[in-house]
Amino acid sequence: MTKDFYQRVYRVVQAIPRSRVTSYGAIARFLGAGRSARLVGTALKQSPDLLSLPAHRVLNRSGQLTGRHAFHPPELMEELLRDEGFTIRDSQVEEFQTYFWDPSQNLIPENY
DNA sequence: ATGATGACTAACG
DNA sequence: GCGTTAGCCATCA
Repeated sequence: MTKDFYQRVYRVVQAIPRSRVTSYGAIARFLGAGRSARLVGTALKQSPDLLSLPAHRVLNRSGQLTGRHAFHPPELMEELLRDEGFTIRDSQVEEFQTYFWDPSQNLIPENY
């Protein structure tokens, strides 16, 4: 029954609503791998089809666009977020906490 | 096999 | 908030 971790990450990312953002750590905790935030980033980087996921909505714990280098061009991540209404300054989403979406408080664990 | 690396984070001072 | 340190673990060289 244990689904592949990467696939589970992709499913959670797909569930992030438009104009909301979350963090690597929040996803890891939701999946029961609280100390493996790095693995969430690795999973996204390994994604066979990055653009089919709202991967740009996953930021680090302080709202920084640490994954921008995996986009082509790197500025694309920022563009996608601006398109959703976010204001970005110094590679960081402003009011990160305001738009933070926690999988643990919005998704049902059994389904992921 | 082995050691380094990295879309990370929590703890401590 | 900042700098440092220490866990983390699949992937990469």
